[in-house]
Amino acid sequence: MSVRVRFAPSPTGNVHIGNIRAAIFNWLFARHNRGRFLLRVEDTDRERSTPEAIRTLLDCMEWLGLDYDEPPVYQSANSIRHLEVAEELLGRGLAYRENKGGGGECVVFRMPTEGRLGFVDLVKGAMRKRAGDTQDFVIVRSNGTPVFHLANVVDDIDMGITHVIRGDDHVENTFKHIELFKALNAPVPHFAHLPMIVNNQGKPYSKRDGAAFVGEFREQGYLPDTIFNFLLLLGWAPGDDREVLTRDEMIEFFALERCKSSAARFDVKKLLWMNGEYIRNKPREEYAREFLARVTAAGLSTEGVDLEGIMEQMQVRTRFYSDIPDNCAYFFTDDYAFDQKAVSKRLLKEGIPELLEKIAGEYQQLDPFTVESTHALLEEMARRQESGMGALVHPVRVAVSGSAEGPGLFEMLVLIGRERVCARLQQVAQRVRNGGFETASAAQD
RNA sequence: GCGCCUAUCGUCUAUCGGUUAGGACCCAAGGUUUUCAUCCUUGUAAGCGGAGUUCGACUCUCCGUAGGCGCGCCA
Repeated sequence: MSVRVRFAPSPTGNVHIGNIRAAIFNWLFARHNRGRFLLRVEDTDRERSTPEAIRTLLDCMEWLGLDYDEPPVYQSANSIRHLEVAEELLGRGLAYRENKGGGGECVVFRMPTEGRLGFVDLVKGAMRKRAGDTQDFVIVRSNGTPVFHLANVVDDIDMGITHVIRGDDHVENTFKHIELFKALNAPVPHFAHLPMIVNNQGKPYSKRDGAAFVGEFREQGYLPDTIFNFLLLLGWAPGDDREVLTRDEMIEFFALERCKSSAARFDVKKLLWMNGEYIRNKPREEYAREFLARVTAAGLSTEGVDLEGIMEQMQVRTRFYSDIPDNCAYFFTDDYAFDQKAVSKRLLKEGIPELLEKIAGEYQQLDPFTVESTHALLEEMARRQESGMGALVHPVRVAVSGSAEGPGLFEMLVLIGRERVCARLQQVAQRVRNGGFETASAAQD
């Protein structure tokens, strides 16, 4: 029988990482087994299940590449069917009506009281429990609406689900659900329960611990590949030392048997590293697409610059695409920001204006203006004035880029271009002399 | 309280009775007297405690301990 799995979230407007991880594992399991991955929107809570919430859910799935093989099933559309099943159960004496506390009659499903309940969880192994430890439970509310357990099981039956892969918090429900499957003479699917994602204190990871929703990571600039890969590694490992995997590798090696059954901590440091890893390893064309989009969106003109050269320098230094405009605006505009700390440390010193002007003068004459020649010139200068290279390199860097960080200085100079470099050196020299940087910092304080 | 589950470096993990317990993140040092980043090299760091089974247990069993989950007319 071919594999059919489903992701069954209730749309609330946010998609929690623990939740989407269940989707990822389901998706991988389906793809690995050449089965079908289905989406069922459990939208029976009409208050929270707004069209926007559903849209958000669908967006997240698309962003992560979690494509489903059949049109989404909306649980709210099946209420009548759920109720019919409840009637059937009632008729066969497997459920009964009860009136607890005056709210009218609800329908309660009868759990066995004798013997043992149990199932083999594909990740946790044998699960056992005495019958009687699990109480009868409500399947239809006194207001006539079906309860989760009923709806969930009936829909799984109707959708032909063969494997239920979900969060650890559903383990106890499984004992109930299995009895429901049996009562309805339906084949009992296999179950697999995924460990929880926890925070530094070992508590369930929530909004309080930082970004907890897929949308938040997306906004912060994380790549879908990063999130997908990272979440997969929380509770699963291929068995060898690989960690950064392609989607195809994940599909090929995924196995529920390799899932851990203990909770995993969410380590943002590693996530950050992984994002940089993915960006660095992107083909240049793809990086270029993102780079260009961000730069132009920031209102920067790329006219007349060596884009390819700049990107070569920047790709290895990019942790988030969203950082790009701030990190390299100075390549595109003369109106770049100055890092106050760098300015104080490197420019607000005795003799700096003179030094910058001198270098500007020399660079103006230099022919050709290359990485080698600009480098050699400063080396020569350093030798003559018997100072270290640092005394020249740092002020120049801060003057032309406003920052203490960035590509190698001489690569940077060539990319900015001789004219701009010289003009900037002159301008900054003037501004330092006029106290322009000091007032700027004073104004900020 | 009752039930179920879990337990390897700080973190994510490998190991499926015999290993110098491996890798990755983080941190530290070096390559690197122009920064940042990358890259490379090296280093620090682990089997929760106690019994038992066994020639031999991280691995199997039991008892503790700690943590998680569940015990809704929520999903």
